[in-house]
Amino acid sequence: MVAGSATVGRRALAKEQRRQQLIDATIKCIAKKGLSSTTLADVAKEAGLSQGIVNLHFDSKDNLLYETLRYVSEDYDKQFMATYAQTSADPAACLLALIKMDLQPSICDAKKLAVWFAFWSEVKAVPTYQKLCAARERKYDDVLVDLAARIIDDGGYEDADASLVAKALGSLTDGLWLSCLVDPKSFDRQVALNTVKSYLRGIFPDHYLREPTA
Amino acid sequence: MVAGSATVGRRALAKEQRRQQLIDATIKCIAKKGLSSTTLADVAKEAGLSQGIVNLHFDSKDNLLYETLRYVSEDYDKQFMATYAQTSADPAACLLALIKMDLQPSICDAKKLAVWFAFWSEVKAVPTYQKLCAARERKYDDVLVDLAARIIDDGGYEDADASLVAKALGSLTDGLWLSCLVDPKSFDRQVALNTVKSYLRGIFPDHYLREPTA
DNA sequence: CATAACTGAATGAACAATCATTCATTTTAT
DNA sequence: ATAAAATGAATGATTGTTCATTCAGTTATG
Repeated sequence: MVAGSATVGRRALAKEQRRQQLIDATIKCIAKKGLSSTTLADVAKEAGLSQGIVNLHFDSKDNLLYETLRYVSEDYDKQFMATYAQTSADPAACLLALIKMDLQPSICDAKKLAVWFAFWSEVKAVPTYQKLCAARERKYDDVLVDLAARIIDDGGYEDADASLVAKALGSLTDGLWLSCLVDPKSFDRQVALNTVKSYLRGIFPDHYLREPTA
Repeated sequence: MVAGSATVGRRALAKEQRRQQLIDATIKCIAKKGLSSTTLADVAKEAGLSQGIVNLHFDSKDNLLYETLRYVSEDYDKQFMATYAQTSADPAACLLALIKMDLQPSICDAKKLAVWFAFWSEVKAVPTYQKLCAARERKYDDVLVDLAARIIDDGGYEDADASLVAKALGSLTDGLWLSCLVDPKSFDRQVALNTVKSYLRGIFPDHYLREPTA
């Protein structure tokens, strides 16, 4: 095979890039065939590479799957932290920005969600999944609690509990992810966003009342 | 039948009971080992029966899994409809009762949730799962919309949207299920219930303000 | 009542297919 | 030329499925 431009993705990719290529292929396979029917042959084929390639780069299938979970987790974290960094000065704006982020196609699309749900479903069976997922859960809850507390303090919302608000917001977006995964046809990002906004308006009226319908 | 107490579970069980026994074993296996590592040998062993038993009663593994999904779905539906029937006269009480039900151990326990998440994660891969899950989603959303509309009408909550409230409540409980599954140690049913209650108080104050902390 | 014939549920060994993993060989890059 | 990366055929383990056989419970027969 000559003139490498036609064969981009077959060779000459740095080790880390190849690993990433295989993780991407794994995500596609899990979304397309489900975790329980995803084989290493599927992953290799999806990546356009050969049978033994996964064991070469990840040693084992278990390891590939764990690294895939780590990747989607870090991918989410990067977006979360970037959004947070840009808006954290204003807690109300920050909360809304984080929720908008959660509903963006870069995070909330059926392909990636199928991966999340697959790993969540195995949390009881695979302790390493459990540790990673539980740590995530707590980290983001902590951030939301802090934001909610600052808003409550700022607005004097005396009968609001920051911890409960944080749990509600976190659960709300997780639940919206489920409807995006299960019934993508009738899932509407704008409606989903309005669902959360209506909650925010109800609990923090002074901070979220009558926003421009952006 | 001669005092079959010594041989309970080996013979003399009606066909439907045996199928149910195998479905129960399947649920246990999925919770314990994950869907992707659950084999028919596992299911048979969990049921205390022999290798070929699943094919005898369900023809194939695929069929067993689909029937398992159908069972957990109908099991939920029975509880949902029973709760609804008992409380539907008072929409506010009904809404709260349905949410309490969603958080009860008979529905919200890590074992059953692992099964739900496993099937949800394969919705994109298995059209029959998708159809069943999407239909469920829509059915319960319809009920919640109706209840919310009646409460809005009753209380004159002009700036509340029944459809958004319904989506929020449905997503909220789904999201709480995730935290129950992923981090059962720090999951607290009372806190979960208060999370939803605080939302209801915020949006329907006249109907949910200052309930006794039951 | 006793027992022989019958029914169909259950067994578990055997089979064929699938799959993760290995590795000798080939290809590519330096 | 050397080293690293990738290949793909081979391998052994796992797993869904099949089926001849066993066994419990029922019915028919003497």
